[in-house]
Amino acid sequence: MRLYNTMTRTKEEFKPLKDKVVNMYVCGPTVYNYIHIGNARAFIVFDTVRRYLEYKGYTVNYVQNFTDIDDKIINRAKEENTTEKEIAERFIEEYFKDADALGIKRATVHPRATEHIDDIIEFIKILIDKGYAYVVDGNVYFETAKFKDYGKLSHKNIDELMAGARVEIDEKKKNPLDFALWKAQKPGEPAWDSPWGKGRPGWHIECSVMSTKYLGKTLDIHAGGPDLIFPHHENEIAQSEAAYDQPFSKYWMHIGYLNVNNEKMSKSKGNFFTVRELTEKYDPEVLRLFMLMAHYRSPINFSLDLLDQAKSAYERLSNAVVNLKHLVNITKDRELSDEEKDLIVKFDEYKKQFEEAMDDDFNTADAISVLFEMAKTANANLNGNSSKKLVEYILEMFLKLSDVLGLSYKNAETEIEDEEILRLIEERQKARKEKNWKLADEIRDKLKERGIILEDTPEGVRWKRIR
RNA sequence: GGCGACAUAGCCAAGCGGUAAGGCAGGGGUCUGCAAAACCCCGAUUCCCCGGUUCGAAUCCGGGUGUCGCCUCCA
Repeated sequence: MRLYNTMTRTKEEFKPLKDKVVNMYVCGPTVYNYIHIGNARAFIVFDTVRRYLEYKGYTVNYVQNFTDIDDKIINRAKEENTTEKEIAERFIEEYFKDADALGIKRATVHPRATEHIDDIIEFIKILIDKGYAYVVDGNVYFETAKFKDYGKLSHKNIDELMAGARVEIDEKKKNPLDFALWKAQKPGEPAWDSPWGKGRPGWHIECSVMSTKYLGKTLDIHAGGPDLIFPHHENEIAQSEAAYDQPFSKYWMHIGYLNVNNEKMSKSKGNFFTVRELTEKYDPEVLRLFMLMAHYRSPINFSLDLLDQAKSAYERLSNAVVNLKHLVNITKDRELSDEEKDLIVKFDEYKKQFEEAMDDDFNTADAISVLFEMAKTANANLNGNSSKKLVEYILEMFLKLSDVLGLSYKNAETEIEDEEILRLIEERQKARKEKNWKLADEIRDKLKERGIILEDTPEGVRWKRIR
């Protein structure tokens, strides 16, 4: 298995520190608003990485933080005349709603910055003791010039960074590149006690501290959005490696940018979408499929038109599942014919292709194309006379591989328990037998309004739910 | 100024030295009471342009052109 490492800018053979365990840290959201589709891409992609690692038999310790204290949260609390804690709690809850809908599995641990203040303080003490940090008026800064490898992840030259510096001007810093580990309290802001006075942690410090606490001093994979490479991840490396003198992470993974209507997504342009507003109109799995149909490191463009394309594609996959489930219900168990044995071989080959695609730096686009080929082959070769065993084999494989991508086709559920609906379907079948097309069509329309689509096939009526 | 990415059919998008995957949209057909789903057939003599390396290049090298990103809070 190979994956692209931002640090070395090459695809490397993946070998975790411990044989079958992967310690993985993903930078999570700052909880001051609903997550947007840029966030969603990162979380969907790394959730898929995790799922595939688990599929391959690794135990994945997956940690994703919540930044629950920060300027944006403070501002929002002010605007709404409430507390920072309330804002954070609320949007953590909303995060889980969106993440669950998108099929993003819960992390092993979801640590929050404000619950690790003591650990953060201890960590800063180490940095001060080792001479990497200095205190000015209750603020503590990391002295970037002291860390010789500063810039190694983002491949930036520290002198040029300074030369081009549009970096914020802060008289307290020795150097514009230095960054805050601890921020002294400003009037009206929440604060915690520390050896340097009341204040709150800087942004970068929480990830260094919490990743180490839950996963150890050297991670296998550290991942996040592309805009975190510099300065966030660069700063994390500086802090952690300065403190512990060992590599902070073996592999660094970053996704590509997501643009909206060919423009950079930004609030000033007002061109960003939240996950919430999209999932009100689209099946969340459509969004998930959309994100995975391109390679995770490529920049992608988002638009509603493109999402509609993904929706059609998704329906093809989900229809294949409906059709297979229907066949499972109506086929009989019997020995496989020679042709059917050949099909088993063919599907085993598909599975192999899927794995090869994923093994090559998580090429989900290629993996998905295999799913489409599986759907086509199944549709073309299976029918009511097929062996049930065969149909089940294919369905199970299709669902298992889809699950690696986080696609469960929840809405392709074919079970219907509602007595009334079952009765209407019966009634319509009877009407059709009597060639009472008017009544049959009425019932079909009526059920459609209730989200049930009926399809008449040579092997009887088939139904599915739609949103 | 520094660093980097990308340019493949109407749209989206894989492929990264061996002769163009897949999806969407479109056209034609089969099946069907109708509908839906599905299946079959049709599309780039060609991968931004120009050179070069090679038996062979979308894939490697050089040079253009064009888009975009990072260097500032941001996934």
